[in-house]
Amino acid sequence: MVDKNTKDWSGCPVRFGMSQFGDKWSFLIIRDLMFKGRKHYHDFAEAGEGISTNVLATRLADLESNGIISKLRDPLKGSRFIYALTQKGKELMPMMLAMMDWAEKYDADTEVPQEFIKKLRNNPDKLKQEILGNLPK
Amino acid sequence: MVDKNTKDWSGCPVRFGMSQFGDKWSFLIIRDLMFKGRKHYHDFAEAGEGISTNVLATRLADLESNGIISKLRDPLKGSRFIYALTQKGKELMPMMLAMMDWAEKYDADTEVPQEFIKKLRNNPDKLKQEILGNLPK
DNA sequence: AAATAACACTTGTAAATATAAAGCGAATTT
DNA sequence: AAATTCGCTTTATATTTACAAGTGTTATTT
Repeated sequence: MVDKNTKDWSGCPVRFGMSQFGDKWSFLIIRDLMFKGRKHYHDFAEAGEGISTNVLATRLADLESNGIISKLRDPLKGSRFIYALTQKGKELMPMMLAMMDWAEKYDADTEVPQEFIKKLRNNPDKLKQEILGNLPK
Repeated sequence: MVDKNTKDWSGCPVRFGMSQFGDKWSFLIIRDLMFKGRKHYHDFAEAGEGISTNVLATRLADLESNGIISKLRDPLKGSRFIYALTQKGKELMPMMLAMMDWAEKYDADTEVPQEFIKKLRNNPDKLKQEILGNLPK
């Protein structure tokens, strides 16, 4: 017997996560929406990591069909759309913050502002609320 | 200005995470090591998700070279190896637990034992220590 | 000691996915 | 009305992954 707490899950939560957002580009899009204030197609396309446009289009469509992001016409400019995290998407924040905490510890080059890290380690819930407050809607 | 807490990171922690374990198979291997008591090559190969052997070999090598897992001869059977999480790997647990918490909420089919979920939401640190205590070494 | 089996890969080939660049239609700007 | 912006979509090529079979090393059996 391995671990009485976990046993052998058939409907595995990690596998579910992977099926919903389990690739590099999805993570980076979620990061852009959650922490960088990006919301337009070209924001993601030109974010520096160099996603190709067809991959971006399919990732946005997948995230939308999984209910993690929403897509609405931009009222300020009808030729473009505004992408935003849904409630389901916003609730990925604890996972993202945990990843960032880990990365800051193990990557000497990770440039997370010290103030951010301090908040993250002292009072993560407060930080989470602050970031949520800055998100659209 | 978008968010004074995040600004524009060049050494992005999410990107770092993706470079270290940022694909579906790496997540599933980490899950197997962290929660399922798996430690041998064939455990991963036959875990049910159907990873092909060459991909498994390269993922194990990558995770090892990134310092997330270790690889040692099995003293009980010299023809095989024991894979285990390093300290760096074990510290991915908060991220994994956060993902599982989210998945349990949004996937009706996710079969995480209720006892596990209750512990996770009431006292995650205690749960974490329990799981750590069950891990090798 | 030799043959067999178990184990962890490695290789070859086909299929799927990613990248890069160009093209397209609708909406806006000029 | 013409030109431009925007969000894709398509196409061609490159890379990655999947699947099947094979290889080398280490146990185990005979």
